[in-house]
Amino acid sequence: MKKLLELISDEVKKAFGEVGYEEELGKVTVSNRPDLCEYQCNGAMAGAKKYHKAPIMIAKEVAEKLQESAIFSGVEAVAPGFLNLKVKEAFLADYVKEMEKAEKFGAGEPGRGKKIVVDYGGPNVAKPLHVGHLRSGIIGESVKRICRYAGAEVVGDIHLGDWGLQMGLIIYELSLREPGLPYFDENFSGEYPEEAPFTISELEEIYPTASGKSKTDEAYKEKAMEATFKLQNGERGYRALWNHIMRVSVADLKKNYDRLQVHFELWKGEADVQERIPGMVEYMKREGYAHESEGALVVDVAREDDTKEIPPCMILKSDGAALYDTTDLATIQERMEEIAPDEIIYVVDKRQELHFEQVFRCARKTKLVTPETELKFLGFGTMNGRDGKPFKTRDGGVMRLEYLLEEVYDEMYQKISENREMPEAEAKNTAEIVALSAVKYGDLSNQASKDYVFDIQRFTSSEGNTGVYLLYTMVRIKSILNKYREQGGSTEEAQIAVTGNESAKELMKAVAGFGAMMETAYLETAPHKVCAYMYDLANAFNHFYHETKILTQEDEAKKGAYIALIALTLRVMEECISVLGFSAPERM
RNA sequence: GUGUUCGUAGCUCAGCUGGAUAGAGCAACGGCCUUCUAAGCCGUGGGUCGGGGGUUCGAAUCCCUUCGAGCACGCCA
Repeated sequence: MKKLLELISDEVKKAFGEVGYEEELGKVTVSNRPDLCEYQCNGAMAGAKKYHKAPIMIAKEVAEKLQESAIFSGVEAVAPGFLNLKVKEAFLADYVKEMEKAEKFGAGEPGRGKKIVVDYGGPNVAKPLHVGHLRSGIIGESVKRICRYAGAEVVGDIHLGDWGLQMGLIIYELSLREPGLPYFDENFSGEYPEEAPFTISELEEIYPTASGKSKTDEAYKEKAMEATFKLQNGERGYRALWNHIMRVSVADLKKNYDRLQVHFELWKGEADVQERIPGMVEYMKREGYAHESEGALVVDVAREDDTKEIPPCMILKSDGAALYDTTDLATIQERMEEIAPDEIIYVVDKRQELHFEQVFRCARKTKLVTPETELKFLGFGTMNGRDGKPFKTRDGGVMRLEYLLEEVYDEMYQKISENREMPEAEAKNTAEIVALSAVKYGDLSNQASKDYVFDIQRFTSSEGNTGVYLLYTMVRIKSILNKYREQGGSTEEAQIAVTGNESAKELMKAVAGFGAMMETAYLETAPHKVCAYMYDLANAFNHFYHETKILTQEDEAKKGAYIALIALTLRVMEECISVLGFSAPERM
């Protein structure tokens, strides 16, 4: 199904062609002067130079031609050469009616046939999720869903930080606390216990303690590094402990991500690719990509035309150990072998941009990826507090994600309790749903790449551009539809039609913009476009709602038209929030 | 130091592949509930788009320069 703007553009392009100009000039956009017109075309001005003609003359010729058009109710040429367009309500109604029946509301599938890996989340094992992990999860999940909606085959990979010194620290600290455990007995040859010798909360305490000690105590750090080395070289007891740490930690992570409605298809981590690193390094040496520099093994990735100095990609440290460049490259290699994606999108803190630039260049240079494979870095900005500085707890510490969510939840629960009587269980459930929308929408409505201010008061308010406002709007529609059904109406039979209602027409225009918006959101990997669209749509609905009595409408055809229109509005909004990664309650 | 991102209303943000009078929301002020959820709607005031130059018929948008802020810059991830 064609997008509304395509249909309108086609009509105008045809007119440009018929009066002797290049058709491409007829591209139409949504008006930026809604007081003057609904849609506009600036092609006459763009073509003025080429045809050595005053833009207004061109615009007038085209406008003249368009007078006979079936889709416009008004076409006007305005100085210096704007073409101001108004569409007929019947044209809009037909379009919306078709949209209602179309697959994905006519959004199309620009990603059809593509295979995409979205790398997001990236939490470290044995450490609680904190606010720093929020954005990657939220944005990544939405990007994944947007790509999927566009018809692509998408897998999300959490890419755990599950290797390296942090694991050695935990193991060594544990060996001090409980030296009697069989994992530390080199002569032990039996089966290790099924149960982990720690709980998640113990684990979360052990790591920071160990990390703190290692910073002040050299000998301690040495021991931890030794433990890391042993683990990485397959020491049986350490491997068994590592497995325990992983199980306990992943179970906890799943719980927390579930609450966020963030789900991963793959729970891969750094550890998964360790085995392939020696082979990959060998390959890079053999093919002459890697060379030694200052004792380390590196691959040069700088280019002649660089405006800045790009340091080489470091494959091995001077002590022979791998580092994160190496692991990320090995991960790319693994993905190419196992999934063969057309595109890999990294949803990562933007401070890592240089690192990924190096990795991407290196992957291309060493032919780890095919030339067609797209490697995309989607860097996001910092989440700041109201003071504009990185978000901290009151005492200046790192805020745990679950505490933050709890705070938002409490705020929402209180609001619900003040506003509406509902059973305790429903109130709790609703608060959970609405709180999630507040957090996610607050994040996603900003451009991912920018820093943003996380303000609980603002996000949980139903006033303004918030998730709460959107859900409230949806709940309102649901309520009307329910009443309509109670009164014996059938939402299935209701038909969209011309009503002559100006605000209904505005709502139709908003609804009709869905397809074009989804395409843009996919092509630009931009969840915030979905948010902006939804906000406009909700405004259009609320305006219509206040102008129009729906259920008391006496003209049955009109009433049906209104019902069908708001039912479609709701469905479109549901599609939007699903792509953003949250849901709506039945009432609030 | 080099590079990079950014600077739009008191605050939080859109708009940036050049187009008309730069848009929202919050905050301030004023209206609207005997009628479908007022967690809503309508209205008023508020801006030299950091400064300066340039390109263009036309610049918040492109180029240069300057000021200010953030961030990153081979053996941490």
